[in-house]
Amino acid sequence: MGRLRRSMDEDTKTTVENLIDNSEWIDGGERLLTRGGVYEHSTILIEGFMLRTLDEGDNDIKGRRRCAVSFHVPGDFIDLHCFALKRLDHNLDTVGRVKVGYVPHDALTSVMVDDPHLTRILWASSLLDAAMHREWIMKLEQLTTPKRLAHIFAEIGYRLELVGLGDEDGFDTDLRQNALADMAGATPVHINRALKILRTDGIADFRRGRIDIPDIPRLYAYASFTSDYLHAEGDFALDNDFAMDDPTLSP
Amino acid sequence: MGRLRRSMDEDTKTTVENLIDNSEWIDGGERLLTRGGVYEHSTILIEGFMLRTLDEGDNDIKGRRRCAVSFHVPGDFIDLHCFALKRLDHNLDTVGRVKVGYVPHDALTSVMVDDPHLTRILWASSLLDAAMHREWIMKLEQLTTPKRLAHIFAEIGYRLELVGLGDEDGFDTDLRQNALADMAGATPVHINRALKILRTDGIADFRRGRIDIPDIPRLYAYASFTSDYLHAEGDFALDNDFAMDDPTLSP
DNA sequence: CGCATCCTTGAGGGCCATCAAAATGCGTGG
DNA sequence: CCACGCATTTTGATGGCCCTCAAGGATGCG
Repeated sequence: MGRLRRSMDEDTKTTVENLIDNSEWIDGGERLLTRGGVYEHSTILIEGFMLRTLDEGDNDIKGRRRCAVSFHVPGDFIDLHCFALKRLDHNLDTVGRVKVGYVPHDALTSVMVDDPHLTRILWASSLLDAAMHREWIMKLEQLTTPKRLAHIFAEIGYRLELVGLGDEDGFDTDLRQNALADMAGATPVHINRALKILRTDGIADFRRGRIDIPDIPRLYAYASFTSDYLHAEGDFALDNDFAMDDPTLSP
Repeated sequence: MGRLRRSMDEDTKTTVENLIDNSEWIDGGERLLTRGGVYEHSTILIEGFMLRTLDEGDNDIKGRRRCAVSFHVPGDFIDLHCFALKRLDHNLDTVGRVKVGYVPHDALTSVMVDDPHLTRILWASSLLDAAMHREWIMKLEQLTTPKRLAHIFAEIGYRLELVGLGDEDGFDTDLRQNALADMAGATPVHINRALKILRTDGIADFRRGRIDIPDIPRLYAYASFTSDYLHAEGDFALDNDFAMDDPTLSP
């Protein structure tokens, strides 16, 4: 949703914010939502950083490793899934301290009945997850670990920028090399070596709590990062008018 | 959608089928829908097999390789995306001859206004794509090529079974080793060696046009395949009642 | 200032890419 | 029915990326 902000007018933004029932702070390293759970609410990330994860080796006792399939920045509606699909099929883990807001499913149901315009925006929001997954599948197949990391850094920076949390030189983060390993599909040891390469090559400098990026265009080129798949700017952008275009949608 | 059939009652099925405007046959090896396109209709796959693909190296002239991020079997609603997102961010390629049906976006708009129940089902359908992508991200990270192939075979077989096209012993296919390479994120040469391993180990026997699977449970175990993520059966199934449960949804 | 967490480095081995070339199967036309 | 051309499949050799196992160093907190 954060990524959809710019495709909403002010009224719509207010409507969405009014859907939030209550909010709370959660510690870092927690599992906020668990695969298999049935929830009465959906969640919006207000502050902090979260990972959408799957546990590998469902039935194995050992070999239980975590796979991060995507991440979230403030403003993202992180689990519309459990509204439309009923049972959540993945986990949502906090990275560092986080503030979340809860939207009761009742409220979403009302939206579906009364507000096709907003429904379509929410729908689009959930499709963005799929788009990001697709991009990641491609990158997993074609990039080596240093470039995967660079891509992750690029996407984080870009998405923070989209929601007004940008920083020219990089960004602060509660991510650790272990978490990066979960995100890039590599071992922590290998992540460490990959980070060293990025540092040496002047692409990005990751140190506990901070990622410095000296040259953003260079980072993008190195990682083959293009922002198309986020549908925020350019030809693929969802413009504000879009869902309104159709007269039938404003009954 | 094919994968959602079992969560629809007869009326709903009829409603969906009536959305189809016209249909046609398309040759194999064609690109039916192209990334960047804006379409007036969404498409349902009626017969045949299709791949959802991204082209690697967007701007490179050489090194243009295809990445298949998922596949589709008959009954699947293959591009609700371009309804909710306006511009398609990936391609849809045929594998062998295919029959498709077209649903005008006008009709979908009407559904959104008049039929929250069906809207929710369509929404859920589009979330399944994301769920399948997530599973594939995890498998890419944890499985070697032979096991990835086994997983692909398992999912194809399972999904064909779901829509009543199952076959105890395997299935016919127009896939070639090149296409398998696009799907598994490996080179054709390596796919060939991986297939040999599967054949030797008695897991699956792929030969031009046909995949034989002697022992399905063994295939599943080998590939760590569990069908949860398809939300078709078991705890994660979308039951028919689900979207109806909520009184607000039947105005 | 001691402990836990996190990071760093080294050695050896397996999986997979690349380059190169040959064999097999398939459809077409003679 | 055979011959030909093309797509597809198969095999070999070499090298790079990343995993595993193992141990040591840094950082930060109470």
